[in-house]
Amino acid sequence: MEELPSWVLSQVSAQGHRIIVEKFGSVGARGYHYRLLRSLVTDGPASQAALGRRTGIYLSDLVGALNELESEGYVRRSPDPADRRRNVVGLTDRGRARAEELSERAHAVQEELLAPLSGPEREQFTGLLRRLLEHHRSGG
Amino acid sequence: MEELPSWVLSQVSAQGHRIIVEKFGSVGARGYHYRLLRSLVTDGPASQAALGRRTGIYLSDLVGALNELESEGYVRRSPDPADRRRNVVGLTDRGRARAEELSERAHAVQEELLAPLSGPEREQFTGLLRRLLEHHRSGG
DNA sequence: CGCCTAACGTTAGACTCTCTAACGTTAGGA
DNA sequence: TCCTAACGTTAGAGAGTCTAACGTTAGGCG
Repeated sequence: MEELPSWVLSQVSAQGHRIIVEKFGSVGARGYHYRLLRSLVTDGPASQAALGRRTGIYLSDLVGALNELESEGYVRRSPDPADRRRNVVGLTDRGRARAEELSERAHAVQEELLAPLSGPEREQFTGLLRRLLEHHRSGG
Repeated sequence: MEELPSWVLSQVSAQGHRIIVEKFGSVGARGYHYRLLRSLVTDGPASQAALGRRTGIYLSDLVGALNELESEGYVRRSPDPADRRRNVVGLTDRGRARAEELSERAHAVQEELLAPLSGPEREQFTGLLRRLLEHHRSGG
């Protein structure tokens, strides 16, 4: 039987989490903020429910994260005139700048995390990661 | 700028975490338990501090996890006669069986998580993971 | 020998992320 | 019209990581 890498993954992911918390926390942000701003930048405004589907963040957690982002002026909630249940969430100018800032932080996280791997190895690794994500996002 | 896989890793690791919680939780265990039992099986009895170093679990969290394992008879704490500060933590027979049981669960986790990858790809992936873990464990 | 520092086990608390359950409101189909 | 589903929200749980503090014990150094 092969060695069991599940706990290895969990440890590596813990390292990743640690670095994310560290790098993002130093500018008063956390992972959810980055995932949300990034989604808004690349895929445009959306209702909270749609945002949740895009980012994989639960609606219940989205509320708090958006409150934080909105209270700092990075994001704006406006009622959808076509559907009064919906809030349309959009980026402000500050939000766009913030996304850029967090993007740099994310890059630093990546650098630190993948430091021991060579360029081609990183390609391999992230490629495999993406396949795994793809699979588990659709198939559950 | 390259795509940022850090959040991809964090999402994949989240999936891993989810599966671990699910598979282990169904038999009343959690990740810490497996990591501890596994370390005791492969590297033998140890003081709590040494166990913490081996598993990467903080001493403060070790206390609770060992309480849980001890209350179910999987593990035994005995005072070290050579150093009265230390507890020597050892496996019971039940503990050894439990380790076996959780090992099977861990294998199931691995199967589910790495399902979309072929055999050689898994080798690549786990190899890279191990390198990352190695690096971040020593270098911090 | 006495002191001081370090290690040990423990308790308490914080934070991030994930996940479930419930609620009132609104849209839209039967 | 009624019923179901979607939407946003609140509350709470659990797992994992991490820091700070405390009393106890070992061991080195003066």
